[in-house]
Amino acid sequence: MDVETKTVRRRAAAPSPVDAVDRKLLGLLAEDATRSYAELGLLLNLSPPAVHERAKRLRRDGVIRATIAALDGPAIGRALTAFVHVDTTGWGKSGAMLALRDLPAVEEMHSVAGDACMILKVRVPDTRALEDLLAQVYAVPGVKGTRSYIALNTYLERGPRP
Amino acid sequence: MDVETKTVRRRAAAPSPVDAVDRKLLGLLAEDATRSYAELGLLLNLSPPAVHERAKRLRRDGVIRATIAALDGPAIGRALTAFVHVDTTGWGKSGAMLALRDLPAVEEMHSVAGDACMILKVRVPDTRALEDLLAQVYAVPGVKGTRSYIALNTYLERGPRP
DNA sequence: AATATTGCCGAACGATATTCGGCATACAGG
DNA sequence: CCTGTATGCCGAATATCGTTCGGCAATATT
Repeated sequence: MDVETKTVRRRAAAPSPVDAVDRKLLGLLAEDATRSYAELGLLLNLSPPAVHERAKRLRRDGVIRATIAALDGPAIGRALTAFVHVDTTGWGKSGAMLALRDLPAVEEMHSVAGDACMILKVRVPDTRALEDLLAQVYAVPGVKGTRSYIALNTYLERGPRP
Repeated sequence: MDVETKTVRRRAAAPSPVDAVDRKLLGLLAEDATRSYAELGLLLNLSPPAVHERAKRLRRDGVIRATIAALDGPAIGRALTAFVHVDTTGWGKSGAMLALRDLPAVEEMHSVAGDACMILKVRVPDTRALEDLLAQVYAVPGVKGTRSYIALNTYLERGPRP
């Protein structure tokens, strides 16, 4: 019974460790997730089903969070990227603050250690729209100030690589 | 001749405008790029080949920059996300600065208007690794200071949505 | 030493991607 | 207003890929 319980627990809860082949696969998929398992197999010296099995496990274990289309900001009417540092009285993480996540212009929200409380990464059509967004940030109770850093140019923008 | 030249130029160079159906498609793909054209067709009231044609055009025109696997930072050994503001003497955009893009820990690099010159978004295993990375930033000629904002928690992290 | 587990592969099957011809609609030019 | 061109859509067909499965080998566990 103990053994069985242990086995059940181990099988259900413990994700497999990520090995070197996994890392290479993850690197390839982080770069381009449209590659076929045949192509990936050639690059990893594995057969397509073997790659498929690994990818399946990496998705199941949450190492691959999602497969998404990365869009071009300007092409979809969001040419202005900015980082907004939000200072709040007290802790800052409130329902109203978290509700800002529902705004399409807000792409990232991090609580930080430092001389700000929250950092938002936002993407809007223009400075007018940034101002409108800031108005919504100021409407959150407890917000006492913001500092905006408008990206003039972007030299790199990608997600994590292993 | 004029007409022909105009036609050739229009066909080759002008990306099609992005219409409302395109925007909906982009939203679906930005959220989950593994959906089949059959599924997308149901959601958009189009046939699979019609969706396929639109997606192909959006990729060709660069509206969809790439299709990528979004990885979980902690799962690949990068549990610490930070934003590093880099102050430089003079303009800041130099070969050495841009070379920081080659570091796997550096995910974003933006030149900004404000009281910093460059903002880097970085992801590293731990504070020790952040320190090592900062050492490499300081090694860039012209860098006179940095301010790091360590993300304590991340409440939202995604790319652009139309 | 025996058994169980894990990972890989070839083959097969199911599902999807992609192409193509035809049709309808909209727009531009005469 | 008429004609021609361009564009987008669809059904059907074809090509390609994803996924499953049984078998095998290596490793780990008992």
